[in-house]
Amino acid sequence: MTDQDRPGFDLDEFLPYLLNQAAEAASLGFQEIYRDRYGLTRTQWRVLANLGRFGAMTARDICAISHVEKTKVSRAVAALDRGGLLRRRPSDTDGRAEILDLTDRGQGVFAEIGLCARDYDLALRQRLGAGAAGDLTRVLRAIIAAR
Amino acid sequence: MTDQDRPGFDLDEFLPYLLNQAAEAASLGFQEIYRDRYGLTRTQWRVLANLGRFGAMTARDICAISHVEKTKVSRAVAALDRGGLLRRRPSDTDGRAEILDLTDRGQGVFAEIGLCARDYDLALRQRLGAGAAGDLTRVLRAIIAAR
DNA sequence: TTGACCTGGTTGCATTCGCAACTATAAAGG
DNA sequence: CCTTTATAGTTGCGAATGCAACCAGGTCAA
Repeated sequence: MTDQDRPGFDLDEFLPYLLNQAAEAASLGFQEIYRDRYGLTRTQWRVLANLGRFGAMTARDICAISHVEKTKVSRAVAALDRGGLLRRRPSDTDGRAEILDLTDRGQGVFAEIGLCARDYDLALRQRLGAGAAGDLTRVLRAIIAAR
Repeated sequence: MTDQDRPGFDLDEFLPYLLNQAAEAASLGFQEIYRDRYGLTRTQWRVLANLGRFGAMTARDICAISHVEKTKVSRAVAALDRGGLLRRRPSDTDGRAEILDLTDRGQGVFAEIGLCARDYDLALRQRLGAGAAGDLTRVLRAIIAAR
């Protein structure tokens, strides 16, 4: 492998590439918690986290908030339901929709993982420095909003 | 859905979550180029980009540089080979390893996608502002390095 | 009320992924 | 040499994904 310059664009400066690598790196350690300790997939954890954070809502709402495909959400909801972490209740204003909400057990799991998440996030922010972490948050939000 | 505060950690501030969403958002538009126009998967594009940027190397090197699982790289290499974008040549110093290098066609595809990538990246940086983009790059590198 | 269209959610199917097991070669130590 | 251990790369298999098709319930207008 030669590391001399080649013509063309520079991969190391390509933001989507850097973002993906950083996201992967940041998610890797944390994934072990929800996966190994609770048997959850990333999507399942996300659905759980959204319900835990924002309270009861429909699958459609979760899609809108988290920008996750509805079929992914659908299957994650089914899995969480099977696992007893979430309850589904028919909406009384829309016969198609279901109101999703965490069960007590779901709340418990969310609280436990949430504590780990807080620690994990804190450690990461400390490594980056408070200022950089704050700036990062702002820029990431801008990127997300621009989709 | 209620958006009142709930106890526990705040999902909106969780860096791995923000990073994943931002990475997804940033990759989405660009993905259409290598996927729809060239039939490449993300991993295939990454392998191609690394070979295009850094020149001939082994699959193992690509794994080390890009932090991608070796089985993913293996399959991407096989696909690129089938597509005639890449050549494999046995290493003369290690009977297990193969030296990978882009064919002329592979170079061409890399150059074409590279131009689009450059534009895409430039547009993204302009939206964020030059200063913010530079800081972002630095912080992302720090996160990636800390894995 | 009826018909045309829209929307929340699920399912089928082909593709991709992750992990473990495997093959073949290399390296190190006796 | 021969045995042991490590490494480059591939493959099998179950799980997760993406996309299109689908079902059932709304919406809106004539």
